[in-house]
Amino acid sequence: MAKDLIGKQIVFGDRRGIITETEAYIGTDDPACHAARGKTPRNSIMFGQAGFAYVYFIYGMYYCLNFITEKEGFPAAVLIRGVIDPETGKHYDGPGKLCNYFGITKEHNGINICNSAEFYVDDSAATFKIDRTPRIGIKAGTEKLWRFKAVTKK
DNA sequence: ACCCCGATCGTA
DNA sequence: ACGATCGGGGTT
Repeated sequence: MAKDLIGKQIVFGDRRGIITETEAYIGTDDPACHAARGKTPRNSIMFGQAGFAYVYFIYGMYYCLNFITEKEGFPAAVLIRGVIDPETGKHYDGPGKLCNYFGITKEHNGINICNSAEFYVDDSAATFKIDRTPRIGIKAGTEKLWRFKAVTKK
């Protein structure tokens, strides 16, 4: 799912962003996953249905946007790490920066992006060559190649 | 109630 | 390489 989201377009109000970079966080056995130590108020959305937004506050000043994947009860999410504004071609690289661009905050945690007219992922997709590397900004779980990044247009 | 630290980012 | 900045969550 993390790989499939590359090239798709996030629509949030009047802003759009082509997804260029993602990371996967999968289940309670993934030490880098917020759900690794069980369900808490913060990560509870990860334990619900796929297709919901998981937004959390980090480092005292940033928000990060994820989309929930997998079946209900199995916590997994895709972190969105980079987008391009299709209007201007401007890159927003980094999960905190792209949330600032969209205006995404903790208020948007738990939104069902499958039935919202304001916040959804457009299925039309640009095709990219995709680099696969270890996830960054984490201390455990770096052996998995769960970071996906668009490199050049095919 | 306390304390450590984080799926970050800008500046040096 | 490091500081800013603060809520979450594990521990007491």
